[in-house]
Amino acid sequence: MPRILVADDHDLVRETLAAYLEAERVAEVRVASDVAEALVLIGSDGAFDLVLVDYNMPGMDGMKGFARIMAANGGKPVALISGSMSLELAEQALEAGAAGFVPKTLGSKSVVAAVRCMMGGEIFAPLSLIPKPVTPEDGLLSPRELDVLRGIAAGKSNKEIARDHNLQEVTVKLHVKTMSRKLAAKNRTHAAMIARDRKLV
Amino acid sequence: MPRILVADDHDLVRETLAAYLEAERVAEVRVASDVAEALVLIGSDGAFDLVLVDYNMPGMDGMKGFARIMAANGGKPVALISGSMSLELAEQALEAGAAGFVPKTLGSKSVVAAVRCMMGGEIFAPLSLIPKPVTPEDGLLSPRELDVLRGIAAGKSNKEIARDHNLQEVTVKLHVKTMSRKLAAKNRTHAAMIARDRKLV
DNA sequence: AAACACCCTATTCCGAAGAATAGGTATGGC
DNA sequence: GCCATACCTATTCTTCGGAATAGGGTGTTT
Repeated sequence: MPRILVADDHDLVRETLAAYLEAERVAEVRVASDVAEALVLIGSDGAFDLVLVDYNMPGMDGMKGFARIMAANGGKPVALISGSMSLELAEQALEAGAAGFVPKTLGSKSVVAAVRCMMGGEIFAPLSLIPKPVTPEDGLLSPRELDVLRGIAAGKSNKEIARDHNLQEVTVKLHVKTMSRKLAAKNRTHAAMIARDRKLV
Repeated sequence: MPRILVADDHDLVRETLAAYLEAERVAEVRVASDVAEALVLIGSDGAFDLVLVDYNMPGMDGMKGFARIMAANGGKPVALISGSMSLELAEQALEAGAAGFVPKTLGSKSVVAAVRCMMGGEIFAPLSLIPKPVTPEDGLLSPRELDVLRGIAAGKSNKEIARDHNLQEVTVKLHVKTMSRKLAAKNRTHAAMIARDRKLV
């Protein structure tokens, strides 16, 4: 029987989740209500097969506490739980090497699936977090402006861009200016960064 | 009982996977051996709760065929299967809106977990694909050069960067030049893009 | 036909970026 | 003390980027 540690300072969440996971015979569950307690348990009981860590919990200090728990649990999976369904937070967690991101809005059956998933050594993230894979803006930039933007993002000079598309350098400059205005960029470099953020390169 | 479509041109893989999923009572399984056949099945039987699509299959044409299947299956999850464990391919698939990426190297129990995961509406990707979350280079750029680089990435001018760090503009220029050389960038914009690629901003 | 959006060119101008060279200051290691 | 590294400054010069203004050319929409 695998072993899970649930670390959350909300008694209700913690206990009901633990009870549910044990009732479903998913795993043996231990609990902690803050980062320090979790670290002690890991120290005494050894690495868990999965650790669920709440983001809003004493000792977390952003992702710092999470990183500490990750380190303490050896290579075994540690996932982040959060009350809010924030894409930012999820990315941050996965960036930090989390085994997954579990919003509390998830149904109990989904949570079980998620836990099974992660104990199997896979990463888990709710699909509903990725609702906008494509560029929301389309038609903002004209085709030529996009050409120029791509050139800029590739680090090319106006002259090079002009050559590549059979244009005059002045024309490129025109597109750079109007396009930068549309993106609210201060200059070409800024425009390139914005473009990358919005994935329209 | 949920319905799954397995599309793979390898008879062995297709049949054993289908048999296994049915034996485990995970879902009812139908099979196809190319993109056209898969599309016909989706058309006649309606959208499946999950479609598993092999990357190396007649009619795929890179991700084109995958996109077609995604469109045909309504909003329901479609995942990519591949013989190789390529990070690139996985990213490409998830970028395209896939529900997951399943390498064939995965054990049968893991595949079942993955399928359950994805039918629950979650994304699935093997953890082993993300082995290098941190920046491999450290110490390449001096602290000052990093300051300057961050300023550039924020779209600031040399003058602004100089003001922000109590430097002379010439000094900033120096750092820009040496730093660009280290990154093999043609100019500041290029440097900013490279910096973002390597996540050292 | 008039209006509109996108595209291309021209000219001028100034400020910013980039390159080259030269030298001054700390620091830490041997 | 010597060396290496990073840091900062100075001067000069060329090129590039960016702003302003003034055109002319498409095609589509109304």
